[in-house]
Amino acid sequence: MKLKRNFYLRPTVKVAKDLIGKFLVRNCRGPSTGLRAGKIYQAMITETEAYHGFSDKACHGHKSRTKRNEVMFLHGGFAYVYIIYGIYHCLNLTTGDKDVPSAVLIRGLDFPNADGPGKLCKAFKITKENCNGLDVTGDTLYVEDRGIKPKIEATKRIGIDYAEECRDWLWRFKKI
DNA sequence: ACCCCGATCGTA
DNA sequence: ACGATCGGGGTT
Repeated sequence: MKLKRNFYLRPTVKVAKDLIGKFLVRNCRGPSTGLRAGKIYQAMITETEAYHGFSDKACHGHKSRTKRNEVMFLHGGFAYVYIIYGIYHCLNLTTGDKDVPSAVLIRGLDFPNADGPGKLCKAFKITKENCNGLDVTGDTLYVEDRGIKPKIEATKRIGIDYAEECRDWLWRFKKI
């Protein structure tokens, strides 16, 4: 069944862990344009990372609210999509309360060429233009629980060595 | 207007 | 291990 709002209105780290084993569904029939009508992509989420609040120096919203990161300040259950290195798009799902920047980065799917945050956005036709700010309790982009409970390992987050003490937090979750 | 850097990826 | 590549945030 589709995850409802209350799943996302919880602490970011819990949401990140609980998203492992769930299924990301991308329905191209939604309001987004330029995509073939009726095309549906779906795959199990295998890797995530949590980014939470003003004390997390790796969180995009920890210093200030900007045009890029404003979706992070919404309450849980919205897609935050941003462009990284000028080329790749990254998909996050917001969590918790409004006005606290927090989201879960989706880093991997059990799907061809979707073993990385940029690669999975390319595979599922997710861009900042067609998905940023989308309500993921809607019909275009959402997550389903299909009853699978994988073993999970927690490790340090990737690519945030600049984040001082926060670099050591075990906020990356991966299906074993 | 300019500078700097990045939640990545493909190649070597 | 390294470079491509450009959006965006901060500063001048």
